[in-house]
Amino acid sequence: MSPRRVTLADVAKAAGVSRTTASLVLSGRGRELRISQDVEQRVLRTAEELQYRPNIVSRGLRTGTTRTIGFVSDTVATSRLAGDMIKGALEAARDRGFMLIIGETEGDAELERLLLQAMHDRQVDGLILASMFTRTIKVPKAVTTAPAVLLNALPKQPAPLPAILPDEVEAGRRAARVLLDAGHRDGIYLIGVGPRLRDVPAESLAAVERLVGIRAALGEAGVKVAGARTCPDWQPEYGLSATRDLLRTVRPRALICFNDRIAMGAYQALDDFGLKVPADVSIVSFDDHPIASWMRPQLTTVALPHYELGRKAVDVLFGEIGRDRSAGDGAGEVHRVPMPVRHRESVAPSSGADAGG
Amino acid sequence: MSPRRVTLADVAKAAGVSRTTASLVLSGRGRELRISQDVEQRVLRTAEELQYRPNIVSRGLRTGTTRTIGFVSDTVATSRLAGDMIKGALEAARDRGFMLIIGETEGDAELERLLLQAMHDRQVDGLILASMFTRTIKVPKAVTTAPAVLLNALPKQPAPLPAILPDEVEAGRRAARVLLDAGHRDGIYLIGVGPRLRDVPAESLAAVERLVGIRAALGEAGVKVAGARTCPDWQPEYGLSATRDLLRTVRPRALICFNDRIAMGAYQALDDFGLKVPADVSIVSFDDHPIASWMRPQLTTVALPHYELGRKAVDVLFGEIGRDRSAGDGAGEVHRVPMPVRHRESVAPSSGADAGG
DNA sequence: ATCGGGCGCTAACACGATTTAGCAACGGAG
DNA sequence: CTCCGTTGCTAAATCGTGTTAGCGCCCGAT
Repeated sequence: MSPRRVTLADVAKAAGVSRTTASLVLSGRGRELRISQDVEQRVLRTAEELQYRPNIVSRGLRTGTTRTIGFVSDTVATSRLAGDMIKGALEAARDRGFMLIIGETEGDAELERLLLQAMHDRQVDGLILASMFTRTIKVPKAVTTAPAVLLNALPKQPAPLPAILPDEVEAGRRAARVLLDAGHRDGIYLIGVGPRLRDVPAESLAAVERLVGIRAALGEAGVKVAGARTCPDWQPEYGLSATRDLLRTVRPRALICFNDRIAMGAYQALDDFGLKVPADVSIVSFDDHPIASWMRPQLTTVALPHYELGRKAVDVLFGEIGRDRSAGDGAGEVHRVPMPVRHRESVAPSSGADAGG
Repeated sequence: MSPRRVTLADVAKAAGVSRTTASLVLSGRGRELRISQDVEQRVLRTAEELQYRPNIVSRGLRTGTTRTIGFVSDTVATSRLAGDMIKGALEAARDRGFMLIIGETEGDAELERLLLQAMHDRQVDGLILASMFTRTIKVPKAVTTAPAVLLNALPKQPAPLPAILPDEVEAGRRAARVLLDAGHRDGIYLIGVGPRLRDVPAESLAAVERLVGIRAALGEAGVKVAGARTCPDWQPEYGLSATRDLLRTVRPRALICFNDRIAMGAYQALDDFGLKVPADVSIVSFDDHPIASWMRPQLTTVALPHYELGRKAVDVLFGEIGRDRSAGDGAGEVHRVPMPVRHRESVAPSSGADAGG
């Protein structure tokens, strides 16, 4: 049925040279090893005519490199995060002629072991260990077999692995600054965590870092958080109940919601109380989930740079592949990717005192 | 640094047999080829002790099979669809010891060519060509090199490729039946397409099939669609404007929205007009997008079975890999995956006449 | 005439598995 | 004693590429 693949031997034969010569020419080492212009041209032309493509499997056997990297995540299905992150990784890899083998562990250590084994069996040139929400993970022993980076995660025990993470602290500062720039100084409440640094979900790095950034930026402006409501889980229903709870006692001027799903619940609660966004209450949030631009008014939010995270992971991984890892310098480096603000419609200038200083 | 991989030769040497014998035993052909119990046990035990794992790259060179399948989609980032589809494919593949190499074309034919080439270079055992929204696609010539299936797509020109699609016609029937079962017979409007069969977006298979199903089920119950509003794109903003437009002239009792994003817009429009879901207007929709369960009231919708689609694609692909493709029987078969109804809160019994027959 | 050396290319091995062909030993039949 | 068939294993080829070592030729120098 399908015609047999054309191989290096075919090209060599057709060009009237040895396999060695053909190989040298096609790997670009012809000049270096004194192959004549004449022969070089003939081989190149023949390869072109026959549409020769080197067999990567064979090359992999010989050289040990398969031009393939493994992307292992806890789950690829939850949230849209995975998609953009994979897309970024995919494109960065493609730029270098690499492909991605993907797998998901669902948080199961045994599954993870099998998966890493399967990737090792296929001789991947590097590994990306990704988490779908920012957190610390236990690095499996098996990853020492190939260069590896952590994506959206930090190692639980200190490990010589680079990590790529969104810059959540700066994101917190930016969210706060959006409100400050609009003149808000009073009645700023948090929905999701806080107000104290210990009032955050245990596993979530993002929560504590965002909070740190928010408090820093507000503090520098001499502004204090008026109050906060925590959410057991960052889902719309809890954003709704937390905001309702808040509205029973106070009238906030601005809310910083710790993610967009919470903000969605907050919108519903405000609507219940007859309050308008942003006229009565300004809202700024985090993540830039797709719903953020579907909500009315459209939500101003600090975006998780999923695509850039994926790209960066691949870039760092290639640095790692090239590096002599026994040297160990700069091994556990943490790379922070900036989170951009998406200015939309949910923030209005403070109607109160424009009292600047 | 990392200790060299243990190879078949190592096992053979340690067990005091030839590589051939070790290979035969480990591939389970020992009995068949008269290897003694004694030797067989020794080899198995040695392999176990040394933690031998066959190198798939090497095996791939010899046998031509890499236990890897290629998943090519137009895009993996848009919508959550990709995630669950890939997840389903991933798990079905893993059940058979296969891994997925993924790539995306972004609708670019040249990119697609390069991608298929790259997968061919890596000797994938099969290909899944996936589309992120149901449509007809031009099947690239290159796919004839390996067994392939279409996922969420039909071939534009007749091609001997199996296709896996959601059962949209039946989904349309189910959506209609949800309303009929609740007693609705009058004031049923469509948002997104229709009312005529030609009032649908050109590229979208789902639109026309859903409409066919809706009309069939309603027709069988002797019910007619009261009216419809089309949307240029199935996004919340168009759902909003279409529904507003509708509400300016009539008071519907029920809406069938052609997807959840449109339904989100419809919710907003109904809210603007002071109408309550489901007390005043029942709504049923399609897709089961994550937002469907975040909306208030939660949206009743007919779900796209992404996970099952992914699984099914892999199952069919393995059938294809096993089959003698030169036979050509059952080549272009179309597999339909049922779309389940997610009963939630947006449909209420018709407050009008309970007049059944 | 002989030797050394640069030039241009190739023979041969290696990678790690699978698979074909066949070898050595043994026992029984003639 | 010879021949043949069976048993139990192994040598060697193979897949397609990369890489090392080296071969033959020609030219110039001695």
